[in-house]
Amino acid sequence: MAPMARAATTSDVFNAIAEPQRREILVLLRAGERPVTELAQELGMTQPGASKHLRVLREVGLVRDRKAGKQRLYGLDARGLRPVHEWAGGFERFWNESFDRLDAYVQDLKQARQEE
Amino acid sequence: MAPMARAATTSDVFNAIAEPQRREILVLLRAGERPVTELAQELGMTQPGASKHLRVLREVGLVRDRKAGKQRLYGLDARGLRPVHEWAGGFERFWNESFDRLDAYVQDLKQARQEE
DNA sequence: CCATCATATGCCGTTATGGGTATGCGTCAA
DNA sequence: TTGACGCATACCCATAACGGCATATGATGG
Repeated sequence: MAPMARAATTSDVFNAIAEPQRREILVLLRAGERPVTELAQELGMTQPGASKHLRVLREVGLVRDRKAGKQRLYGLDARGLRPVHEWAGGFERFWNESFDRLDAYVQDLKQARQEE
Repeated sequence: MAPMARAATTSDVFNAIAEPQRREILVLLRAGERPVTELAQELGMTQPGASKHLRVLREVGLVRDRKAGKQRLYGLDARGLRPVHEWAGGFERFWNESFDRLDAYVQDLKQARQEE
């Protein structure tokens, strides 16, 4: 059996946004389309670096590009973020509830200890 | 200059949930606390495999564990998912709008081409 | 066609990551 | 104490992922 390595997670939106700089790119693009160089400059990365991140974002469909003269403008296509939002939202009721219960559990422990 | 490699993304919630199996673990834990072996079994992975994923989840605070006799019960602490939900939610208005605009742009192009 | 700007790619080196197996460690029961 | 169980770790392998640099590719203006 060949040792299986990391599962290919690219082409998965969750993986695409796992990278901080890619998240920053998406945030910047909310303000409108931008050429690669401008993105690279604003985020303090090299042009090839920006292009690579943009490629990942494009492959998962979070970004679209179109030619504009010599430049290539990248724009946001946030539809792919909806599943992320919904997935996380599926835990909404646990944000408060489950932890109150944990606290309660801790309290129980303390009491039990005192009663020994 | 030492070539900088991948940025250390561990200890980051976004990275923790980038792994499909880890997301599955979180979903399972919504039904309540579970021992490691049970999780491993339900997800079809080895026990060490489950432990490793649980460790990552614990390190980013998405999961809590407590001893229960011989076992160790893992429970959900979904508070860390809130930032994810909110971050993705920050793009909510673009899910529809921005794409309508892209469509409009495409229409403009077609027209412009016909008018040439 | 030539020079130039704007991007994308290729390649290299380093590190992160995931899976597998073996094993250490703590706990409980007899 | 001994043996079995439950889980965490350590170690190894193979590969995916980032960053930097050099270079190919594309489009534009002369």
